[in-house]
Amino acid sequence: MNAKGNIWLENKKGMLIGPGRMYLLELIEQTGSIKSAAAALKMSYRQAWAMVSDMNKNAAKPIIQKTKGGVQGGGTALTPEGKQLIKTYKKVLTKMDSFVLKINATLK
Amino acid sequence: MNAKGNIWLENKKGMLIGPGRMYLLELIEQTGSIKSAAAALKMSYRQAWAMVSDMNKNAAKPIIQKTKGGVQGGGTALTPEGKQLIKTYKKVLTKMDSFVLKINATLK
DNA sequence: ATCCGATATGTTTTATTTTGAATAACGCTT
DNA sequence: AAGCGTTATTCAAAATAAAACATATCGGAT
Repeated sequence: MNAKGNIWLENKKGMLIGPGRMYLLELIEQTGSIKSAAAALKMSYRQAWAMVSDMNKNAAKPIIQKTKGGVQGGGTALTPEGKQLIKTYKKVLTKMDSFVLKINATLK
Repeated sequence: MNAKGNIWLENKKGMLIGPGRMYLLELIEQTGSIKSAAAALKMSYRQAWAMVSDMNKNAAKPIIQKTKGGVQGGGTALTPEGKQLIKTYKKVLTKMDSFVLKINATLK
């Protein structure tokens, strides 16, 4: 018998980030677009776009800056707040992992 | 911004208990039947029955003892293993709660 | 043997989510 | 003005999940 857990960040407006959104943000940062990040995660563009849109709607300051048109058609990049959010959340995830390990030690 | 979390117990066969199943087990213990527990939780009997059935299927030893027929038509009761499982899980939940509180303190 | 009330399960219907296709909007480049 | 590639949004279709309904089963009591 072992424990598994999940943890995420919210504010009054709604959910900010969880494991799935973190993966998506990281890929957006790497690839520069929602489209290619979605493809890399094998999820639909629509779903990825909805996630990003929801995060931006909920966050006090935008997490992601999206640009439309232009030479490459547009793209998206993380704002400083977005990068900070990932950083913060990763720390939380790390602590969560060791917490779950600790719990499992007691369940032996 | 604040953290929220979830935690549950599994084994190789599958999930054993999480928040929802705990509520259900507690009500089964109080009421003596899946039917009335389901009614109290406003969930369908079918769903409650499936939960209990899955728990029993996954657990090494049965969590719940169900009896069919008889003077009251039957009923269900927690086995000692079931009572122990609730106890164990509640401790885990308590620790989880204080862990999330600690995380939130760092997010201030 | 029949009734009762709960467990047990199948079938059907309804509701909700997810997906896919299609299209518009945008702005830089040529 | 036309082309490009991405963001942005709508709409119908498909897939999943949930609910509702209907029976069957069981065993003690009468």
